[in-house]
Amino acid sequence: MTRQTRIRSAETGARIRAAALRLFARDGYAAVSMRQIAGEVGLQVGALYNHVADKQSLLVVLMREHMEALLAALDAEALPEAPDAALEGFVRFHIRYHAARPDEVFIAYMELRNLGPENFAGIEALRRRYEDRLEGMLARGAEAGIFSVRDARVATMAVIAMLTGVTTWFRPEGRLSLDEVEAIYVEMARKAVGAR
Amino acid sequence: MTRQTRIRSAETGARIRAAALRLFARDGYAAVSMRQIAGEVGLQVGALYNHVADKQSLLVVLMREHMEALLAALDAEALPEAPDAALEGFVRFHIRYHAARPDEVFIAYMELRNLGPENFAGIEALRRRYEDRLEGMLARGAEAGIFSVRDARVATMAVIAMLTGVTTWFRPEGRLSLDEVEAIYVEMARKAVGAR
DNA sequence: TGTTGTCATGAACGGGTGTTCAGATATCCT
DNA sequence: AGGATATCTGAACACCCGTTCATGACAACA
Repeated sequence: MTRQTRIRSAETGARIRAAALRLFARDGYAAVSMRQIAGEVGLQVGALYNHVADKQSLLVVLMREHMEALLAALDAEALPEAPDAALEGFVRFHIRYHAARPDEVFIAYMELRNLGPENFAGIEALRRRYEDRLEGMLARGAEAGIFSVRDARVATMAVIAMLTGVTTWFRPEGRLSLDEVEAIYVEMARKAVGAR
Repeated sequence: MTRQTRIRSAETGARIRAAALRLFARDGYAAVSMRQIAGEVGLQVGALYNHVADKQSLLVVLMREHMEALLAALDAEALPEAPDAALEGFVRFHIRYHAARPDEVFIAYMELRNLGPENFAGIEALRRRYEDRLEGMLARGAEAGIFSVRDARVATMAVIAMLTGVTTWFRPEGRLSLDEVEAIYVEMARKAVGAR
């Protein structure tokens, strides 16, 4: 196995994943065929299997990559310690990150049922780790008397659902800029958790 | 066409729709075959086409039935005029109605992309009518100085996304009763729109 | 009792599915 | 130049898809 072919192989694999991501997001995992993906990359079907174990693992890889990149990006934000400032940072980060990656978000939320039980559990665990970051902020804020939440877990799910919903209607060329949307949601999220 | 056969036919059609609803919700529209649906009802495939034009119209009928029932149920609530009381009523209604119909909700939100353009537009129009009910409450409340929302449309989308999210985690046998969940969300929604 | 109309069967249609694999091809190292 | 290795092609495998239709069963009315 030579270095050059390794590189070329890695690039082909990336192009396959990129094509699959776009097609899965547009038509849904079940509706996309391996032949379609191969055609998009300019290959015959059989060649896909030099880079991917099977169709399902292609989906799993896309989901896992997304969730791990999401967690890494959140950590890279280095949000402030103060709960209210951390909440604002989280809201802005979540909206910005998700709005910039509609395909990944769509797949990660909609195609979970096409995963086998073990793959499902793995992705769910990553999602739970992400949710726990917000839950920690809300719990600390509540303890410090800065927030007023009856149930930190429920508040977490409510805020994340609210924020993720932005991806269903936001369009960059729309009436509001992303900055404006962020600002509106920061205000709503802060008020929802009773930030003073 | 005799009365008896009419009745039997209507019942068979209803059983087909019920089976399709359950299977679509569990496995996704694209992953469910007409043969599976027929098997669930105890028929051969061909017999389905005595009751349904084709697979897509089966999906459309399920979605349209759901959205129209949702609108009718909201109207039947006869919510108060006062914006804050109306909002509380809306929140409780939305959570209760959606939590009771997880399959319909799942399909109506996830399978939109399997609709042709004209069917899609029809379902979207129904959804918009539902959203407009809430938007009207928020706009009136803001005008009256009871709510504080920067953008009634965005606030509507945020509140609905927050509420609908409940269906992704709520379980009747879980830690919280539906009543408790409703109460938590009423409080969060009211605070989010700045209800005084 | 015979006629009419509804509904189900079972088979067929043309085509698409994910996956495998022998053989051809291209690339790199010696 | 020659051998090794990674990658691609093209065909095949066994199976499933949505939809149609001739045939037949059965129930209701005249």
